[in-house]
Amino acid sequence: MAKTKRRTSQTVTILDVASRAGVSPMTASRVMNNNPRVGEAMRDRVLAAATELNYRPNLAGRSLRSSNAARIGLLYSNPSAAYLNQLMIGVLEEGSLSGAQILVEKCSGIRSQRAAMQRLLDTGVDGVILPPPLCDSRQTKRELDLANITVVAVATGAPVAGVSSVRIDDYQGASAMTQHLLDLGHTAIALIKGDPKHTPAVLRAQGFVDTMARAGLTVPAEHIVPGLFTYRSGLAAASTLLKLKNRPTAILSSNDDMAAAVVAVAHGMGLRVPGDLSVTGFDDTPVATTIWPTLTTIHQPVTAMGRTAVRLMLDEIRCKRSGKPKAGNHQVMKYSLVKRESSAAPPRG
Amino acid sequence: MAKTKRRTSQTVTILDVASRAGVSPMTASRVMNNNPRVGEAMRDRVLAAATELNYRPNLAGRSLRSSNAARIGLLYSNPSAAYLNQLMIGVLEEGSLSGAQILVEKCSGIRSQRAAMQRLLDTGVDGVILPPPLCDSRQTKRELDLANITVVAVATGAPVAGVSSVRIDDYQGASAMTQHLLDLGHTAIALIKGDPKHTPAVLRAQGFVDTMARAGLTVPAEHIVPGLFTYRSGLAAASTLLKLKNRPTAILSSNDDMAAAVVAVAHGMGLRVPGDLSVTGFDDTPVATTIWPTLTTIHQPVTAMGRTAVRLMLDEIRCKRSGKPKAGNHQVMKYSLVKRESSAAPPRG
DNA sequence: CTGAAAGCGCTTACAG
DNA sequence: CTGAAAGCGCTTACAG
Repeated sequence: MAKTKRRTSQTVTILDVASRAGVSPMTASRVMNNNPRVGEAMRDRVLAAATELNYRPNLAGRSLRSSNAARIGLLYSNPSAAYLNQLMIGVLEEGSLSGAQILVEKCSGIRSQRAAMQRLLDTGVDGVILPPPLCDSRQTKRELDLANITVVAVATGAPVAGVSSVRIDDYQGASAMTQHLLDLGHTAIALIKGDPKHTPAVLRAQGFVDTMARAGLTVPAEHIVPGLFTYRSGLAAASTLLKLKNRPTAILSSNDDMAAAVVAVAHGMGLRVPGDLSVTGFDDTPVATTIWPTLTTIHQPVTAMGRTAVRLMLDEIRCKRSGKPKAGNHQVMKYSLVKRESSAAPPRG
Repeated sequence: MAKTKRRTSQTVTILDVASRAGVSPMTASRVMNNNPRVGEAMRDRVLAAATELNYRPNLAGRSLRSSNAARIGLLYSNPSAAYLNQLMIGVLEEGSLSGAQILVEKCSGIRSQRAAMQRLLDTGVDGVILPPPLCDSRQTKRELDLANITVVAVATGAPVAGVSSVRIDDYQGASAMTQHLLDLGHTAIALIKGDPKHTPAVLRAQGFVDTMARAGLTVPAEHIVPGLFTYRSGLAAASTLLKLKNRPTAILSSNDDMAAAVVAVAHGMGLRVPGDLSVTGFDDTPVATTIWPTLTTIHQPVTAMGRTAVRLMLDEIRCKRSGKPKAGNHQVMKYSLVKRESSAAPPRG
């Protein structure tokens, strides 16, 4: 049993770290903030000291001094609750770390959107983070621009030059998943598309189509069916596909919710997953590990993307305040293909 | 369209309030903190000035000076990702509002639990929030006690006198849901129990049993089946129940994940939900609104519970610091029964 | 690339 | 009951 160290509590400050490392507090501060203008040797020494002392920056001190005290709105419309929750955690965590205040507003129709936006403006937000599908609404962006509010788009498939964004490469992700199924030996692979109004849906579909073509396979038209990213639309799409005479041996769904629906329909028809049918998702939301079999899917680092969105926002607000407006910064995060139980080799026969 | 107010933002400090009221900053501070040792006249003057200027105390400044700057750990083991996400949002929100720092640690086995706890202790946390099932682990509580760390239990079914807790009334919730099904006309209602190691699971089962008894109905033994709160266990339980000769017309699941599994199995057997079978969940996690039909369930205000847990924690830490330890405070939050698509009158026949 | 000084907004501890 | 001084932990702005 590890022995319990005596509590040191609030005692370890950046001064302690600095003196232990034999540098000035400023240098220690710079290291803690990843300021690139610090020599390697010093950086290492400070980092070591911080680790040994188990230093945690006091957020109050930090945010009091740096006028990071920005207000950031998160405006969302109708995304999946699970996706939004993950995003919000990242946004809130980074907000608290950087001393930024986060204001969350929901809107549904266009009327309610205006009201929500107004509430945000009245609070004096400096910027607004826009998750999908709002990130692709020209109208929303225009209104925010008019009010001189900085915008960061999350998971847009169509990044705009002047507006910072954080996203994954949806095209590559879909391509990787298609290749995974090809590698398993599948040739009859079907696609359930996502809501065509969401730009990432289009990229995912394209990634699939191109990868199949590159493998020299022709996808019959009836193997590509529409979907809306909802479970219910997945139910309909799966019924259509699984009733086909030339039934696919694998279905690539454009998100997890629809993949979960495919599994349900397959089971309903007495098909085993993955024995008779491989099913894959996209996003790696909680449902992917909730259902059985668990879903092979593309992990999208949603929480990390939330954190990054806040950081991008803070950068831009800082620039704007100091009078040097910045062209948008576009971060592409890494996705990963997570192999779980729902994909396997096609049935023999 | 409402016009956009000009930002006033962070500019109003307690010095502004003080000078406007013609008093020292100290007096203004005392008024803002409800210090009773301030004359009426002064108090009113300060309050008026604060209102006119729309003064909002800067939390960073406050918590930097007063060592309210608490550190709160959130230690979790293997809960549903969706549940934990919701809880974390509440914890993070309240943490940022009150200037408390939140540290999240995950553990799985007993070994990793020790390591996670040690990390928390090393950081000097003042308290640890324990969601289920850790909230019921005597062992965990004992170790935390030894280190003199304050504990707040979330969603425990067995609150302990000295330890603050926030929860809903699981017994009443299950009872209300049972009554809902009775009111719809069901008499053959089955129960899928939750993990017996989780105390709320026991209360939910009891609420069901007692309510059925009160309605004068005898539940056959085979209508009460075990579950583990996981989707997979729900799959098994549903198969068992739906193959019964005396098949129930409604199944009350002890959480949403298992209810989702019941729906999947029912559909697999060609049963319509709710036409042939009513299914209800518990917790109102995102899956309840993801699947089709959407689930009638008991809404547990998980995010609000996270917020409350932080507030309780802060109260206790403050008391402890000022030398007057406080007996545990037990908050029971309101649940609500959300009627959606998965429950209806039993089939005629 | 590094550091000495000053100060963010508030409240503690002391003095009247 | 009220106030002048000092300082919480950190980083900005300036100087080298």
